[in-house]
Amino acid sequence: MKTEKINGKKLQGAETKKKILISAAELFSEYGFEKVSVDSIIARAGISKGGFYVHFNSKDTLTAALIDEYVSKLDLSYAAYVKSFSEDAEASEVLLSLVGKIADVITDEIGYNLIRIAYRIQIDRKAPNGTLLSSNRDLNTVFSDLFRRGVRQGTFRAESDAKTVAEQFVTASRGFTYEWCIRYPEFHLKDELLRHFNLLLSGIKK
Amino acid sequence: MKTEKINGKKLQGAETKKKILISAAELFSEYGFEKVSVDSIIARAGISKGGFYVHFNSKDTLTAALIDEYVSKLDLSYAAYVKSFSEDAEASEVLLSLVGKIADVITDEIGYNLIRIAYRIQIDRKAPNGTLLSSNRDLNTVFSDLFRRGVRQGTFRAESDAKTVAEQFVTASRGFTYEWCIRYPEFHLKDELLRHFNLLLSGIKK
DNA sequence: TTAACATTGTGACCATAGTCAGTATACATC
DNA sequence: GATGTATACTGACTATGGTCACAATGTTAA
Repeated sequence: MKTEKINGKKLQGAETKKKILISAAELFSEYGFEKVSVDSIIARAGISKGGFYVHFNSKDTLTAALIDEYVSKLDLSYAAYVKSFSEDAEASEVLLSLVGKIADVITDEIGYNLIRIAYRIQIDRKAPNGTLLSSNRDLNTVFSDLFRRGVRQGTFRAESDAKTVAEQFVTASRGFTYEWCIRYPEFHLKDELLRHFNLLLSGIKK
Repeated sequence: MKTEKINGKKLQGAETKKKILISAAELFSEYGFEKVSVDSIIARAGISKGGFYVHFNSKDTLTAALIDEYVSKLDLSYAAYVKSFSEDAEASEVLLSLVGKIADVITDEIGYNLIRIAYRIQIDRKAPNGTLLSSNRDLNTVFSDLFRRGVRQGTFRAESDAKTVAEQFVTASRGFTYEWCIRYPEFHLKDELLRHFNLLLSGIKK
C-alpha cells in the first residue's frame, strides 16, 4: 500500500515536484547551473519528461524557483543589516552602507554566474512573473524606511513620496547589476553603485 | 568564369555573409525575430549549416549584427536632437528633453520585442562584446557635453568628471530600459526615466 | 609546377528543450 | 458499484541551435 493512495493524488504530485527540486539542486551544485539538462534531472528524479512538465512550465521556471529560494535567504539580511545601525545614524550614511552591502552580497555571495542566469531568465519571461522580482519587495521597504528616516532627521528633501523613491533605488540597483552582468569583469559593481547613489544623494544642480 | 575566382576567396566569403544578412533581415521582418530559425535562413540564402557558422559564431551574433545596424541609425539622431536646441538652453532642460527623446525612441521606434532581444543577447554574451554596447558610445559623448555645458553655465556642480557622470547616465538609462523589459507593459519607461533624472539633477539631500 | 596552407563550404549528426496523444489512478456523484 | 472527471504520468517525437570530419578551392612559397 503506497502512501500516495492514502493521501491522495495531489500529495503524490507535490512529492514528485519536491523530488525534481531536490534532484535539480543536487545536480546544479555538482555541475553548475548551465551544465545540467532536463534529461539528467528527470533521470535522477526517476520520472519522465512529461512528468517534469506537469510541474514546471520550463527549465527556466525550475531554475528560477531554485535561485529564488537561495536568494530570498540572503535578501532577509538587508533589513537586519540596517537594524545593526543606531536609530540615530545618518540616513544617507546607512543608505550608502546598505548599497555597499548589496553589492558585496551580489558579487561575493551570489556570484556572477547565478546573477547572470537570474537576470537572463527575467528577461526571457518564461518563469512566472515576479518569482525573482518579488525578492526585492523587502528591499523596497528597507529603502523607503531609510528615506523616511532622512526626512525625519531633516537631511532629506521631503518633496518625493518615499515609496516612489524606494522604487527608483531598487530599479537603479538592478540596473547597475545588469550592467555588471554585461560588462563583467571590467565593471566594478560596488564602486559604480556607490558613485551613483552618492550622485543621487547630493544631486547635480547647485 | 565566376567573379569570385577573379576577386579571391575572401570576396566570395563576404558575398555569402551578405547573402545571410539579407536573407535573415527579410525573414525577420516577415516573421519577427524570434520565429526565424537558422535552417530557414540558410534555406533562403541557399547555403549549408556549416557555411552559416563560418561567418557567424551563433544565431545571436547574426541577430546582434542586424539589430546593431538598425539601431545605430537611430542613435545618431541623439546628437542631432541636442543640436536642435539653442546653445544657451539650460543644460538640465536639454538633458531631460534628451532623456524623454531616448525613451520615445526605445518604446515607439525600436519597440519592446527588439529591445528585449538585444538585452537578452547582451546578457548571454554570445555576440562579440560591445557589438550592441558600442552604439552607446556616441550617446556617452552627448551626455558628457551636456554636463560640461551645465558646469559652464554655472548651474551644475563641477565636482565630478564629465566622462564619469556621462557613464552613469548611460548606465542608468540602460538599467531602466532593462527594468522596462522585465516589467513591460506595466513599467512606463519615459515617466520613470524622467523621474530618476530629475532626482539625479536635484539630489536627495537638502 | 608542385606542395603546403588557409578559407569557404557541405551535410550528417548531436544535444537538448519542449510537445502531445494516450494511459493510469484517485476521487466525486449517481 | 458504475460512470465521469481531474490530475499525474509516460515516452516517443519534434524543433532547433550547434558541431565536426571532410571536401573543394583559392593563395603563397619553394
